[in-house]
Amino acid sequence: MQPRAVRSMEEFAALSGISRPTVSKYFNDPASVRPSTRERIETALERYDYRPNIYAINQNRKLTKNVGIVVPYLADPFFAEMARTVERRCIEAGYWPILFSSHGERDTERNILDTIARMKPAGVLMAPLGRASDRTAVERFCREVPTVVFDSHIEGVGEAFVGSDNFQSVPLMIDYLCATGMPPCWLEMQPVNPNANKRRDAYRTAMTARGHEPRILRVDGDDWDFERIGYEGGLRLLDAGLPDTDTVFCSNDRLAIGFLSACYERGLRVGRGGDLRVAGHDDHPFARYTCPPLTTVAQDYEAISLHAVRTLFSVITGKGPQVRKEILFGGRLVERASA
Amino acid sequence: MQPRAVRSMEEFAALSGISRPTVSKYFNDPASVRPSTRERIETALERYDYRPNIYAINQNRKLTKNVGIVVPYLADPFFAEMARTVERRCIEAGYWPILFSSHGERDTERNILDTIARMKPAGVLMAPLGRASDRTAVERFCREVPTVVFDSHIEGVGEAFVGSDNFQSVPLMIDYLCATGMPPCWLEMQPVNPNANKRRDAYRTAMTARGHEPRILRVDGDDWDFERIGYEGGLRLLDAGLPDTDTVFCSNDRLAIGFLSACYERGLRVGRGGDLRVAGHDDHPFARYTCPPLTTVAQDYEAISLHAVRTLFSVITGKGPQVRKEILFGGRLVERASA
DNA sequence: ACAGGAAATTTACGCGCGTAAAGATGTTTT
DNA sequence: AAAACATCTTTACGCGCGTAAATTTCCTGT
Repeated sequence: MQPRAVRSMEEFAALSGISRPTVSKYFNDPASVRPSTRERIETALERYDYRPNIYAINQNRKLTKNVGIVVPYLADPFFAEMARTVERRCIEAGYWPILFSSHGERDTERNILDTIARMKPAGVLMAPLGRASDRTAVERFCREVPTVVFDSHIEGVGEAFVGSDNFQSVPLMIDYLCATGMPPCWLEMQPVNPNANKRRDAYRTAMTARGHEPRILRVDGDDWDFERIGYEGGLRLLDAGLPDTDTVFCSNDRLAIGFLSACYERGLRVGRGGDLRVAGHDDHPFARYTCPPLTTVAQDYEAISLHAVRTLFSVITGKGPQVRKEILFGGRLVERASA
Repeated sequence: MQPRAVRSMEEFAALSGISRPTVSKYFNDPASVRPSTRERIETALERYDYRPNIYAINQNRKLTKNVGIVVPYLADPFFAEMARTVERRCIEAGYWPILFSSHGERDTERNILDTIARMKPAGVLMAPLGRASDRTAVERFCREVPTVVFDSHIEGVGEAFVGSDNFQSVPLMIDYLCATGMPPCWLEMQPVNPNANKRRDAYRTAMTARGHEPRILRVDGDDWDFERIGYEGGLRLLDAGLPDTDTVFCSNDRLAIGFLSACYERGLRVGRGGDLRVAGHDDHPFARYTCPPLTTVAQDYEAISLHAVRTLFSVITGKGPQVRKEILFGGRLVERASA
């Protein structure tokens, strides 16, 4: 026989023999009431299973405990992993994460920001679409809501940016590839975000600095179906013939996965000692299971998510950076069979 | 010069020259007010950019326009795709979808249901963890909130179940494999949900009915890192030697992707005319980019998501099924190079 | 032009909780 | 023991909106 549901704090306070304001105080911070009082409340809590109404709570706060999490494309396991990690950290910190995916669409991202703004969130962790983002809308949003931007940089926007140092990771791979074989050409798609541009620039600079001719191959496609872009573009490239190198450095792992598929279809053996070598960037969750397993530069997921969350919380609690900060993490070479 | 922010419906009503109850009526259904009134409100809306406070709105509804979406593991692109499709349909229907991932964890799923219940949602679309689900908690939840269960069945729970017909899809693949080569053995992991069990049973039944000896191979692993399970288990199996067949039917595509990686590592050529054939199940978004591309049975994502959403809305609006319904969709054979 | 119904306005209450102020208890200090 | 402080109770208001009831204004058809 379950005790009947308790519908309000008033009712619950009466049942537990404590005044409502004190109960309210307890729910905002259990440690703020006397231990004996706390115990009485928690005993009653077990008996009656009452929870404060979230809408009533948030209506009377200028700021809620909500934290918005926005990623550009959730069907990309990289962002799914990111979201998962970040979500957990928020919950541990006593916040209420709410996850959104822009699905690669400008309008969707804009609507999400609109929606989040209405929720009076304590803060937001946002990985923007990049090129497709409505810069004005994002800027306006970031002026209203404390936002930490990650993965894809938008100049001057948000309280801080946390991401990868492409100018470290790309040369890292180039050095490896040059040391173990021919200098790589660069395979990219139409850049969806600044990372793509930075990586290409890093490639060009590093190659030039090492006395090699940079060779940049561009394949078509401007949506988030990277594998397909790499596959279809890869077929065309292979049929037209690569420039004079047997090594292809793809601007990201998903593109590389598609390209590997194209290589397979054309009967090319990929890997050291094979017909050509292929490398990627990011250490995508599935990169270790491609055939051959993909040599790549691992982004430091853990560090990025940890610092993004920490920075946001320090901003929220007021201890945060008054001046905008940019935190970059280096990559780690992951040597597998593909290059 | 932006006009100052409007903070309440009271204020907005005054600015637009309409009474507050009428404005309230408008926001609940713009078509419920006279066209001339509607126009005046919308003109004012453009000038002042007012939006009703979501917390105040929901506090005064017994039921909100929120729709909870729960998936067991968002880092699986299958569920990410599912979530995306379902999300869009909810928005189009004027609802407010809120996405949750159980991350493969029993406690997380339970907490999510708890959270959702507090939000007074109009309904919920839920793909349960399966074996790891707290059946009692899910049952209790479904008694309180109209829920359509999809992908993974829980007997008797929810207003309806929408999923795949494993007893159609598995024999479909078996017939194809038998017609083009040797009868397949069955590669499975420890079942995380009923689908896995049904597929194995379907395999056994169909093989027996066709006069073939069913051969079931089980690999270790009880988390959601299916690729790793398929890879590591696959290595062990290959080293121990497969039973007398060259054809492996994997219980899902992610497992198959891992197994393909194991085959590659052992130097086995996969595909028709190769050392062995590998088939999967689901038509995972990345299945077409494996090497070789994976022959599989496609789940009808579109049909499942469409029917799940439709069923939920018909239940919400009261036109729905009073008796619990189970809707199953057949699979479609996707013939690629791996088998 | 007038009746009759549709739609808008006015007025009022309630939702469940945050929060402030004043006073009453309880606990610790010297 | 009394003083000094921490904590609780009582009382009361406000948040922004849904919604009901009674009244007034508007639109339509004759």
